[in-house]
Amino acid sequence: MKSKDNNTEKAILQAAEVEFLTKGYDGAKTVAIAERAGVTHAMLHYYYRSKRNLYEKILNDKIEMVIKSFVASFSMPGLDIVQRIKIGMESHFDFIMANPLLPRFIINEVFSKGDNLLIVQMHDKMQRVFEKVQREIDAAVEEGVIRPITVFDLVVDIVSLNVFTFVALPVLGEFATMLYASEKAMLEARKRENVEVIMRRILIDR
Amino acid sequence: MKSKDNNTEKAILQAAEVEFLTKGYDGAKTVAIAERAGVTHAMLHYYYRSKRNLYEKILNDKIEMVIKSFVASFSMPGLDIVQRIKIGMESHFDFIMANPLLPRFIINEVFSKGDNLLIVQMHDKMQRVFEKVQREIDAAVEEGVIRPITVFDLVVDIVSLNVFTFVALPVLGEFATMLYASEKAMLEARKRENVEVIMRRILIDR
DNA sequence: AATTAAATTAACAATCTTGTTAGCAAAGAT
DNA sequence: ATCTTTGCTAACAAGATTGTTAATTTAATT
Repeated sequence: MKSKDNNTEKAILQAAEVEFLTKGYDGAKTVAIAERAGVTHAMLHYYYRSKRNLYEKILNDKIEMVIKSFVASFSMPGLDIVQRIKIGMESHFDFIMANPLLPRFIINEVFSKGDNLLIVQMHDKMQRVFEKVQREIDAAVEEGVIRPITVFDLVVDIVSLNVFTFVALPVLGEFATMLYASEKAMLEARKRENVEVIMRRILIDR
Repeated sequence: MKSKDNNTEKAILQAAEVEFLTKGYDGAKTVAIAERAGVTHAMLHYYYRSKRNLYEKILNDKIEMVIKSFVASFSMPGLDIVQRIKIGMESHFDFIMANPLLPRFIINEVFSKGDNLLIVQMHDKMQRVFEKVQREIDAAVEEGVIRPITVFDLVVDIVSLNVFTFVALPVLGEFATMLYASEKAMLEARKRENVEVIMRRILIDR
């Protein structure tokens, strides 16, 4: 085979990522992807058969990335549950900040359809983790450290706060210029606020 | 003119609404809209010139609807700031529950592009309201009723929590069947949780 | 160097999509 | 009753979009 390794194949994948993430499935065009990759659009079919197929490669990639990162964020060992949540939220926020196009992409292509297959798969994977965390929470509640909450509510609260900031970023960015020194400053403030909100939700009044 | 009043015109608008809200601009097809309305797609151009034009009519409608409803939700007269926020959050949540397709639509078509024109317009409109609410908050803080917070943070917190529930509904719905009696039960629980989160964020520890 | 296999391109094909237009039908105006 | 306006349809047109294929180039194999 060519010494040119698998350059084109990767180039197409990367170009497709940008195209799909920014424009969504319907908005993305195969010729635009090929153009961005610097090849004819025939190559796209040569390597990936179809637009749908290429899209699903990227979608699966991103879903795995999101789940892995989320779990990893909240898995700092040697910390108590409260600190893990706090560090985890910051880490989760930072991950989205580093991948600001992900939320909209995932929302549109996973959250929109009742993609039962995927969700059930996800649920099965998470069930054990969720149950373990729930037991930790319940134990901490017993000790009088935190107030009662279900993992479900806690996760939805956290993801709501962290994700929405970036979903709404194009709008919030405008406000940022009026209220903050920079967009980055606004985001740092939002990160703090999100953690504060969750901490006050779970911590016992002192 | 025909006694047939302006039936077709409205039918197209309604069909377009369903189509655009469920599929987004790129996913929506003019022939599909016409079909849904029970007319030829030529009628769509007869009444609305172009797909883009029709789309923008609906987009403007929805944006106005969202803003008006949001302001109205938090404008119950004769209530103190804390109660207004509480009732407002519930009312806001109920509005989205009655229009569950709105969040994704608005997110994709407003929040995605730096639609400066619209945002600046919106900001100018809201500035007075925001300033007034901020003064109320500051006064309540002085009185020791609530903890300091900016209107910006408060609004983002509230919208994050309420909107995300519906953005993620297709996924949360799956979990709902495992954790709750019904999707409706889950949503009622989420509404309570969202209010609880914000209340604990703003209220002074008792 | 000759042969084989893989990568790439240009051209084509089929379908979809938006938009237009000419003509017909129905209603109102004169 | 005739004329005019409006609503509407069918057919068409232009271009976009996805996908295929035959031919060419490039690299690897012998």
